[in-house]
Amino acid sequence: MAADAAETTDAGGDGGETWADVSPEAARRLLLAAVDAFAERGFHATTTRDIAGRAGMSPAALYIHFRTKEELLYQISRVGHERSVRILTEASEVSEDPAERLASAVRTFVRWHAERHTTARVVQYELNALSPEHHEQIVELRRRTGAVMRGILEDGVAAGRFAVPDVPGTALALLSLCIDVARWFNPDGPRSPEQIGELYADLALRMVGAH
Amino acid sequence: MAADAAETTDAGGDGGETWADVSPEAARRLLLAAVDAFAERGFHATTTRDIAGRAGMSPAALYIHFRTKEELLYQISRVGHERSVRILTEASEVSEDPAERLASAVRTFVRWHAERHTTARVVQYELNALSPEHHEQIVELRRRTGAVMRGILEDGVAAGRFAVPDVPGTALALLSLCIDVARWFNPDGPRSPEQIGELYADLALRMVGAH
DNA sequence: GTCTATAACCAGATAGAC
DNA sequence: GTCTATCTGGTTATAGAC
Repeated sequence: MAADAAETTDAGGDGGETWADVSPEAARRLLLAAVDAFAERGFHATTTRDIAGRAGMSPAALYIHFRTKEELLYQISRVGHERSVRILTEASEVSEDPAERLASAVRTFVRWHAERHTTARVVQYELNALSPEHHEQIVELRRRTGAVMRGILEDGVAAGRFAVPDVPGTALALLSLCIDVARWFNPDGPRSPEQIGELYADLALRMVGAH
Repeated sequence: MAADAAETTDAGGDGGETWADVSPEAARRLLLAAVDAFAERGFHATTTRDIAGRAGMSPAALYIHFRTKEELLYQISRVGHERSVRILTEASEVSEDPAERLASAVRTFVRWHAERHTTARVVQYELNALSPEHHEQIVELRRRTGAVMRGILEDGVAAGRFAVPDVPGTALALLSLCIDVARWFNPDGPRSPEQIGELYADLALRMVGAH
């Protein structure tokens, strides 16, 4: 799965590669600072002064690059969701074998939510703070995520390789399992993102009765 | 003051049975109003005026019953977590059979998170807004939840009925799956809490390789 | 116990100098 | 583009009448 789309390749960590092609540099620093602050305190508890301070700027400088605090959240949410859909899609295209596709999708999606848990936390848990218009756009991206997962399961069932009585429900559960990693993952904990990815890929195969 | 209430039995719905024995009545109305407001907007975006207004009181009346807005969140969180631990524990004691115990625990825990998704959302997703002292108390209650789930899996493995390579990791995944229901559950959606409970109980049995 | 009124403070956002 | 200074409005919490 070569990543050559519009959004740059990524390395590990939460260092900010996601925003590598945002310019000018000040806007990038602000986005990075906002991700950290939103993840730590939540959108509403974060002040624009805090974001600007983390980026080494005055409160007013933020408004040169973003119209409002919500605009900052929207950019984070949009880029994060686009990345998330792309990661899941590409990971599900590694093979023709349904079990390999599912394992790859879950492993990769979980790894992303663990490695990028800071970004993922904002992306997955601060949606409600978006304006109605922005919220609707993000929900549309999420529908695509659900469709990808259902597609994998449907193909596995059609090929006689999965035993899944309720495809939409199981797809929901699988995505739910992956996404929730962002909530509880702790980089100082006993498990690495890779280990969690492997564990969850195995659990996913069991859930669909792969054989 | 308020809410030293032991816990009551519950009925269905999110109507407020959880707070049935909180007195005086004004404190109960405030707790109920706060749950709705926190679930809808999040703790930080909720104003004390909003809470008091929903309870049909003036902003100042809130401070007769609760020292601060955070105190209100703490009571909700504490009672919710105590209830949550108790529900999981009792559900896991229905039988001696590991598979029945796991299915009962997951079914019941999921149903609670769906039926009481409003309360559960606050209980599970607004922890960060608690003061450090209160946060620590709640984390301790959460550790007990984890211990209950691990106990079920260990017993199943010891009895030779479950095939679980990583008990703590799988326990984490199972709880994660249940808890995340509170995030996405929609009472107007196609699935009832009972249906989701059944689906998830089945998925849980598959995850542990029950036989 | 609840109300009205208000204190004390802090947020998001803007103006204008450099 | 960034800064300092400030505006405007909303926030938690309190005082004192009833």
